[in-house]
Amino acid sequence: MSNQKNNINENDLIKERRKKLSLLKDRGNAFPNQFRRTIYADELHNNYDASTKEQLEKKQIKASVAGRVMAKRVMGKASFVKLQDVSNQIQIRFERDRLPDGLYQEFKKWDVGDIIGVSGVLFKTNTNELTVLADNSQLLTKSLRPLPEKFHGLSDQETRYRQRYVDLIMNEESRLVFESRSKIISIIRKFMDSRAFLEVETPMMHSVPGGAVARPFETHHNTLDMKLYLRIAPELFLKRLVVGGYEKVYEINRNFRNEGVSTQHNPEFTMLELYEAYADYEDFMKLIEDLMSEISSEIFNSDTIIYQDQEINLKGPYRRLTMEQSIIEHNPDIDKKNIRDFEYLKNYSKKLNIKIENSYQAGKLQAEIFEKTCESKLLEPTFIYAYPTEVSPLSRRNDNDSFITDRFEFFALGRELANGFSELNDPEDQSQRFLDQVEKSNAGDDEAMSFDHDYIRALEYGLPPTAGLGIGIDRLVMLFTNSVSIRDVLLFPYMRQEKFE
RNA sequence: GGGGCGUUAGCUCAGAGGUAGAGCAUUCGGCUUUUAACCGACUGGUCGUAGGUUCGACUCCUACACGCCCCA
Repeated sequence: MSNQKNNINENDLIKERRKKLSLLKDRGNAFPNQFRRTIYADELHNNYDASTKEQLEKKQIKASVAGRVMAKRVMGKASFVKLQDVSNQIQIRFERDRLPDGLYQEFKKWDVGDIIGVSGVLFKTNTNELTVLADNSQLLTKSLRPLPEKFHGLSDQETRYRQRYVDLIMNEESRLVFESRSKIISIIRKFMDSRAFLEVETPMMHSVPGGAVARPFETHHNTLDMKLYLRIAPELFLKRLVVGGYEKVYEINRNFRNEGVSTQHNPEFTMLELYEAYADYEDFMKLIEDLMSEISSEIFNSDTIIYQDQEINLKGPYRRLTMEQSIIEHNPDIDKKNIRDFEYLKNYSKKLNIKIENSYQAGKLQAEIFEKTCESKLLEPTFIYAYPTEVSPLSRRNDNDSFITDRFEFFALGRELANGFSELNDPEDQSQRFLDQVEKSNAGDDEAMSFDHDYIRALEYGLPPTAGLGIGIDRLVMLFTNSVSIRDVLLFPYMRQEKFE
């Protein structure tokens, strides 16, 4: 957006409205808070849309409604107004001779965008639209800034993100997305609670960042004079709780990762993380299948959803492939026998223009090749499992093959939506993995994990065999709301600071 | 980080090396069943910012800011 548009200097439209507000203030309280509604627009439509003009005429049903003026059509001594409340819009009719003396003249000065309260009687217009015929009305909040144009509304992306309040006033689709988001989260809570998971909250500020491979945001505690990190994941704390005996826990909360911003990434994003003792990663693949169909049937009453013209069937079981199988499937020219050979993978990666760091070993190269050649092709819901140990520092090693772990990621639409694994509960193995991470860190990998001594101590008390899972809520909501950008499912997505002059 | 596109009135958008356009909104007038109400009159701009080229730049060039999309 231009600086000109950003400029909050007042234009004539605002000056005009400020003048009106000033007159209101001269006459008393310009922001009264005594008006009480009796009914919402939505209820009026549900209850009376089906009534005939004559029925309403006979019944003389009274209604008091409140909301924002979205349209104003003055026709001399009578007018129509579209009032919008949280539930819907309802039409109001003002007639000069029906209103208290002088009120109609007053009403004519009210603007689109103002918030008003209206009391009146229901009737149907000649075109059969349910309308409140006003007996009285009051301006409750004067709006100083003009709303976007009534027909095209607000379409500028930047303004929609920066001034979400205007977007929410103008765009019903936008309101519906955030209502769906709220509903999805509440379905998830219900789902978890019904399975006897305990919802917990763990620290957002960590002195040792951990639980994921990512760069953290740093902050500083003044009185303690110490460095703190915004959490990149709650994982290590949640597993401490499993050590403590809470065998099923979950948390829905924000994570912060100091990475790029894109249609798929926001610096802060919402994750569901859950842990269950005496379960393994296969149990959680099943849990995802159950959760996905639960959400889609609650919201769409169906197992299939449409995302950007693409039909997606969420009915499980989903396809399962090991990472190596997936690489082979999407790289027909790769030599299967050498799929764990470092030199071979290194050469193969070079052909794919993968940037190879010194710290990379065969497992990391596999993960890079997978990401580059497979991920975007996983459109149907798919589980990729058997992740290399090298890239899974918190996962339990596979019993028969120590190169890989009992870990999976869940993909749909070519995007990672969830990550789950059987947890590593051998404190000595975990300690060694932390040391490997520290080595990577020393070799220059700024995403590598730190050594978390207290976490090792917790494991030494004994973590029961446990499965863990993280689901990215924003991406999940994108899937169910047909949103292309993560910004469309975040009320206030990250934006560079706006300049005010 | 790299590339492409964009930024003109409050909003939605045209336009173009020779003094800036429309619709809606605003303001004023008319109109008692409208639906993007309608009819008439008026008003509104440092064309994102800063430099440069030019007799002349909103238009061409460069840099920067912000945004969108793609790639890493």
